[in-house]
Amino acid sequence: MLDPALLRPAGPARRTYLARSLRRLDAALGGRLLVVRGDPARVVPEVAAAAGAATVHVAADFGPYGVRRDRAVEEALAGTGRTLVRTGSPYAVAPGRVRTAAGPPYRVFTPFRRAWAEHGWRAPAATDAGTLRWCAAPDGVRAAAIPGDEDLAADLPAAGEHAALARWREFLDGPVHRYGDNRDRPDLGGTSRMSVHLKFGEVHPRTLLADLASHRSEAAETYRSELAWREFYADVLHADPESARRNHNRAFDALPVETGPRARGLFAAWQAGRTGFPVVDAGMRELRAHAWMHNRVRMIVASFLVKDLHLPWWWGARHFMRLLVDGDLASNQHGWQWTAGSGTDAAPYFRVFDPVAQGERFDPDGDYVRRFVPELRAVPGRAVHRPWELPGGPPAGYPAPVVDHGAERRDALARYEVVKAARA
DNA sequence: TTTTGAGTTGTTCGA
DNA sequence: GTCGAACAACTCAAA
Repeated sequence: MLDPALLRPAGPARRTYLARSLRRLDAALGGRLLVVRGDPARVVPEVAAAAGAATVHVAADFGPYGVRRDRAVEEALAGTGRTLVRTGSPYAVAPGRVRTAAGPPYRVFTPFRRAWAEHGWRAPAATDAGTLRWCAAPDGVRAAAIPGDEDLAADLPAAGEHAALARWREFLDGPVHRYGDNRDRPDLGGTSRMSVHLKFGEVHPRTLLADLASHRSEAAETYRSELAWREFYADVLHADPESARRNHNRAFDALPVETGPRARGLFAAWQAGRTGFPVVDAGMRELRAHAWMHNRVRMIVASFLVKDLHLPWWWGARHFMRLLVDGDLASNQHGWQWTAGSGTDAAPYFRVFDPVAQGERFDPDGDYVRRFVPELRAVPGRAVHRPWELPGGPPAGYPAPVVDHGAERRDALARYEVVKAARA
């Protein structure tokens, strides 16, 4: 079911990845995958009628649009005497299930994670596609072709369940054991890279959790926590669908942000990876080159946009959603809101990332910066994080810092005082 | 109802 | 160079 309302905002990277993933799925099913396109509330009942089905099973979608769409499909099916059955969800524990003792959803991560882990889940049962009964594509249904690749500058990860599980095995064989230490190192590749596979449902979190059950290490616990973050944010977005596009903590509506011509110029420099702060620029260029960015660097560039450039977080969030191959509404919007301070369980306002210190700490030899910023490739070691201090000045073609971090940090703290005052 | 302990991801400053 | 405290007060969750 290709839904134009979802495909349009997905951006070329996710559309292309989806097409590749569907081609792999179709091949794995021996060419039996039926793809249709159109408004789900119209097309799903058509297919169900043509197939003579009494029920339609879907994985529940808990996003703001998904909830509305599934309700519309449900009503349309009911109009023809058929039932929509929500079978499972893309989460270990469906949003809305984990509740505080008093009833409302959690707003702090740590107690959520505890309750989430205690809630439990069943490991996925082994399925064998060979035992399923397949029906031929019903007559009268117009099958859509799986779209082709779009013109894309970014280099995408291999798509499909097989690729996802192969990468997961690779992660379990090595990187998982050092995950706690290496997950913050963009120069090292110590992350699982499961986000895109989770995003497109090529692997289920319960599969990952079941495989991790035999790992009792601190590192595996940290990885489980990352999966819990994904579920926490889905839960928070489900409870406050509006938070996809506005401050979850409404007090932050009072935060003064810049939106004028100068702000738009700085935003363009940030998007292009030309801020003059090497680790920020490397991240923004990694995003263009691979439609993906290392998690630590996502935080660094987000902090820079919000606290050094004083731009609205949703400008950055929208840019991420347009380019990221793993762009997930809940994780993306709430990750940004965490940085901005307006989200659930957000960073304390005085926590301002220093882009130079972050670069030196998490890319200590400068390898990550040199990989993505060719202008700095001749600069050896960690000196790459301070190009303005190089003897002979910064390399040709690399911009001077667009702002003075010390001054902008003080400015950011002053702006947060306004939020505090508004709350009082 | 009241109380209590705790809270992803940082930086700076002084000992 | 390393370490701990301060940053600032607030809200959450559970006892």
